[in-house]
Amino acid sequence: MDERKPEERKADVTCDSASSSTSFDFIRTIIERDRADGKNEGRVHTRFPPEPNGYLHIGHAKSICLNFGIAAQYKGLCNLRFDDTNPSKEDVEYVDSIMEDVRWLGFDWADRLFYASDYFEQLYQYAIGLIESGKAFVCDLSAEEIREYRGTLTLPGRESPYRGRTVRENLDLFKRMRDGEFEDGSRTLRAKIDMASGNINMRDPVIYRIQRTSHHRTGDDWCIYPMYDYAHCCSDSIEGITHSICTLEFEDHRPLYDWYLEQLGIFHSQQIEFARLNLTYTVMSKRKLLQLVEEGYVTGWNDPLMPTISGLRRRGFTPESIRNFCDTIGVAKRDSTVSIDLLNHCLREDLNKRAPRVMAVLHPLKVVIDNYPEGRSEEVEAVNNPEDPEMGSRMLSFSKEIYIEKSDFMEDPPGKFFRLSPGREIRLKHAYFIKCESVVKDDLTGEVKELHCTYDPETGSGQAPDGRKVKGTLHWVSAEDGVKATVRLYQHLFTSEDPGAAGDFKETINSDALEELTDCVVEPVLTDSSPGDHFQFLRNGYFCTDTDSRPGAPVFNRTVGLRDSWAKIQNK
RNA sequence: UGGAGAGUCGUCCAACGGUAGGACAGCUGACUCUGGAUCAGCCGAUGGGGGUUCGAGUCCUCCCUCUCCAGCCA
Repeated sequence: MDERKPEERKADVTCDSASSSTSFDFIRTIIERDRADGKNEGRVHTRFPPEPNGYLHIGHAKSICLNFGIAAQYKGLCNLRFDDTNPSKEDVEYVDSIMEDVRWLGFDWADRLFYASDYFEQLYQYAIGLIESGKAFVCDLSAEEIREYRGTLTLPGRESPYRGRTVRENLDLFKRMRDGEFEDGSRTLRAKIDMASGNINMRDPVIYRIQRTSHHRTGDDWCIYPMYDYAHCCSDSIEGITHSICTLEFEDHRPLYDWYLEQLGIFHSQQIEFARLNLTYTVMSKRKLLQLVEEGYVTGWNDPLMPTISGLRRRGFTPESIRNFCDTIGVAKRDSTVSIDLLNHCLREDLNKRAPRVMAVLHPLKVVIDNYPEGRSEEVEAVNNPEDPEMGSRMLSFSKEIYIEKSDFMEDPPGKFFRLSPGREIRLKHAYFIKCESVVKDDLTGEVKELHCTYDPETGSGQAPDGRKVKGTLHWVSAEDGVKATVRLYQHLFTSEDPGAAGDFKETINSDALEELTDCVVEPVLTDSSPGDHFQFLRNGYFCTDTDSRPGAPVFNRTVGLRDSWAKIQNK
C-alpha cells in the first residue's frame, strides 16, 4: 500500500484529511497506473540515452531530471546509455563531457553505463531473425532511389523491386554486407512493412546501412551500422527499460518502435513522448550550438554564453538551481517556451542562500575622505551572508581613499535617486556615513574624476547617534588594499526572444553579449578564490570565479544580476 | 479525407463532470546597513460554434489555429 504513494518530493506538502491534493504529470500518471496494474511487476526502469555528438544543454537537463528523477521516486533504476550508432558524427570527447555533466547535475547511474554499440552483435542476430520471418529484406536501391520510392507526405510510396527476395537470398546478402563485400551505401537492410502507410516511418524503413567509418568504441569491427529506430527500441528491450521517455518528434516513430519489438517478440518497453524544453533568447538544437562553436561566435561549448551544461556551470549556475528549474517547469505534451526569467529566478533563489557577500566595484570612482586622518586605517566587520549567520563575518580595512561605483554618484540627480550627490549624505556599507563636499572633473571632457567627501566618525555603527537617516547604502572598496580584477558581464546571446523565428538565427546574435571590464576593484579576499566559487557582489549581482582566473589577476563572470528596482524606475 | 500530436492568465504547470489554482513576470505597499532578500496585496486564462448534463476546461460534435514527419541523422 505504502509504495503506491511514493511522492517523496511532495511529502512535506500539507496532506490534510481525505482529499490528497497530489497531482501527477502525465508521465507519472501513466507510471502510477502501470504500477497499479502490476505491469512489469511494478518495476520502473528508465534511461537517459544521449547521442555522443555534442555537449549536453539545459534541454537535456530536463530529460535527465525526468528520467533519473522518476527512477528515484519509484525506487527504480535509470541507465546512462550512449546512442552511438552513427560513428561519423560521434566522438569520445562528447562521451566524456556527457558523463561529467550528468554527474555534475547530481545523478548517478552506478554500474549501469551502456552503449548501443555494446549490443551490435545482438542487434545483428535480431536482424537475422527479422529476415528469417520474412519481415526484412536487403535492398539494392541507392539513397536517392529510396527517397523517390518513398513517396511524399500526401502520396503513397512504391515497393522496392528487391522487396520480393527470398529469405535465403536476403540472409546471404546481409551476411555479405557485414563481411564488407559491398560498397558503402550500395545496399541496405530494410523492414518490410507498408509503403502506403500515412506514417512515412513505416514505409519500409532502413534497418542497417553500410558505412566504413571507424567507431569510437568498436573500431573497424563493423562496416554496417543499425539505424536509430531499430537500435533504440532493441536497446531499451535488452536493458529491460519499462518506460522509454523521449521527446515529441519521436511520436511518429512509436508505431515503428512497437513494430520491431512485436516482430522480434522481445521485452516490450513503452515509449512515452514529452515536449522538449524551449527557452526564450536561446537556441537549443545541437546543430545550431555546434554552428556557434565551429563558426567562432562563442569561444567553445563551455562559453558562459552557451545554454550547455558546461557553459552554465562556467557561468556560475549551480546543479541545485537547474534541478529546481526542471521541477518547476513541469512536463507536458504541448509545445512551450519557458521564459529565461524563470531559470534566472531559480538561480537567484539558490545563490541567495549560499553565496557569500563581498564588495566589488565594477566602474571605480575614487573618493577621498578629506577629514579622515592621513595614513590611518581601521578594520570594520562585515557579515558574509545576512541570509545565513553561520557563514560568519570578515574584517575589511577602511582608509582615507576608497572607490565607489560611478553609477552611485550623480551631480544632478533626479527625484528618486537615493545615492550620492553634492551635499548629500549616504552610508558606506559596514562603515560610516559620508557626505559629498566637492567634485573633481576633467577640464576637457567634464567627466567626474574624483569626489571629496567628509565622514562622520560617530556613524561607525552604521547609525547616526542623532537619529538622522540616509536614503542609500553604497558598496565600496578601499583604494589601499583593493585588488584589480577583470569582470565579464553577459547579456542574452540573442537579441530576439525567438532567435530562429525570422529566418537565420545567426542574424539575431547579440554582438554585445559579452562586456569585459578590466579595471574593477575587488576586496582582497577574492584573490584566494578558485574557479567555480560563487559570490554575491553586493548590489551588483551573483558572480563566480572563471577558469581564466590567475593568482593576482582574478577573473569573474557575472552569473546573474540582482533584481534591480532602480533600473526599473530608470526605464520608465 | 497523407499521418501524428497539441490548444487554460503575458509565460510555464495544475484542476475524481462540482468555487479555474500555483509559479515566473508585471503592478502596489510594508520592511530593510544590499533600490538585494523577506512579507502582504493586486492584475490576469479555459481558441470558436453547437450538443449531453442540475452542473462542462473536462464528455460528444463541427470548425479554427499551432507543432512534428518525406536522412542510408538521432
